[in-house]
Amino acid sequence: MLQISFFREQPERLRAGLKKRQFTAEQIEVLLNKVLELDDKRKAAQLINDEAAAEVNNLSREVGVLMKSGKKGQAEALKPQVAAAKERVKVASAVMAEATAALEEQLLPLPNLPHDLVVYGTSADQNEVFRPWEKSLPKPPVVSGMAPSNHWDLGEKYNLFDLKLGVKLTGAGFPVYRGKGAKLQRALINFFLDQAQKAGYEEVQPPLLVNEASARGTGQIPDKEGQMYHVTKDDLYLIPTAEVPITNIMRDTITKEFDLPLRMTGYTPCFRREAGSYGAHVRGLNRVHQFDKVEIVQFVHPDHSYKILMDMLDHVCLLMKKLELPYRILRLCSGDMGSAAAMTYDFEAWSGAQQRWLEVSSVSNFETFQSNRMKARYRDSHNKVHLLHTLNGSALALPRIMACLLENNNTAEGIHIPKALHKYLDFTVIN
RNA sequence: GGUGAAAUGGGUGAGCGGUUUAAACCACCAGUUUGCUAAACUGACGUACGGGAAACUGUACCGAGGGUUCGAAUCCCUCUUUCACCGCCA
Repeated sequence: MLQISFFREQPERLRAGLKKRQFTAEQIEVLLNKVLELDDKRKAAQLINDEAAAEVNNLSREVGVLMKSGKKGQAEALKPQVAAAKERVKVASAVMAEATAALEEQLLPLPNLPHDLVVYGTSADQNEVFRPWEKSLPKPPVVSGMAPSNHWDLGEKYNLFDLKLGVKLTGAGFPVYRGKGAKLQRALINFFLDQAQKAGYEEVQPPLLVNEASARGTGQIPDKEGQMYHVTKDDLYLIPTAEVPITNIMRDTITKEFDLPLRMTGYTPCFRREAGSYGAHVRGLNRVHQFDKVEIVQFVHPDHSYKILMDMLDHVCLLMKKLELPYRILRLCSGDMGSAAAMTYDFEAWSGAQQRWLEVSSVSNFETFQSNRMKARYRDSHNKVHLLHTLNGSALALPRIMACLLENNNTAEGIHIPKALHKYLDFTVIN
């Protein structure tokens, strides 16, 4: 959620940011006026409320003193005054609550303001290539006498995962990994967690279901509510990413500046309804309802968040290099970026058989958007409390990594496993 | 799931209708003293939203939400959570 202080103190920044988010100039002015008006209304009501409440307190104290000294008549005489003041409190506090609610209604749906470096855009086509892949890309594997092998063919051939079986057990988009496929998944998870630990992240195992407050804290509600599986009987949500429970660890807490940055990593399955997405690009493991991911999360001082964003990028680069996958990095344009983010870099790995880039990681700086919702704060050396910045990134999401590994390393003798994973497996080739 | 007890500031913990303006201790922070460390002493020490140039100050918050009362941390109701015991269970 955007801070109200932005509206008062940085209207130009707000205008520029919302413009990038496809707001018209008129919409922005209406919004700005509305927010300031509601904020003024709230403040005016609070002034009346506080004053009247102070009177109630003072008179009540007086009544107490009079009662004690036996002047019951005088005490009784004060009561109508108290009642009148209470009535004023009632009216003012109702106005206050109304204005506060209306203000939240205005602010809650607003997206974060994109960073200055984020270019304007309305679709994924306008994302910038931040770092291209400069070497040659793997061609579709041509194994003599065989058609080019997509990962879904390879998965079936080597019994690595079974989509049809998943349909029987659950439904479309719930793959069953088997044999070497299951082992490869486990190896990747361990590899990612070990790398994150080496980079200074504390490993956590969060719950896979979260309450509404947590979903709201990171911005899934109200923005992406339809994206989550909702367990209505207990009013809980299956997490779409470990970002949700891990980031909410810091909800309603005040950290010491000295302890920043906090780095946490966690492996979890992720559940996404992916409502309305069907078609050629979602075949195989390209898009599924349940997948595994290792997430990295940082809570940082606002002055360092963009430097740390680059550190997180470097971390993901290292993973891609160790997995020997061709990749490129995009900086998302304002239209493709999630509404909570101020800046997002996507990593795409090259799929040799599909001959296209697949998104395998998304690394974002949310600045104070999430921390403002969550009240995640730090105390500086002068004992002042400030919102901290939150960042997170996939490091990495497994299914598309698996797809690229299978497709790119497929040869006549089988699929070669990159060296980095050897110590996690009891095989080096899938054949 | 059943029964009982509890929930107070960063922590421990007193208060159970009106000088509580939430005691005290610990921790943290600043200062003094001191070869160093430690200790001792002094002071400051919650959050949110207002007012004020500032010093300062108002209101709200004692798990959450209602209620009683001139006045609620304190009494009543509902809910949540935690602990203990029982039941069930990987």
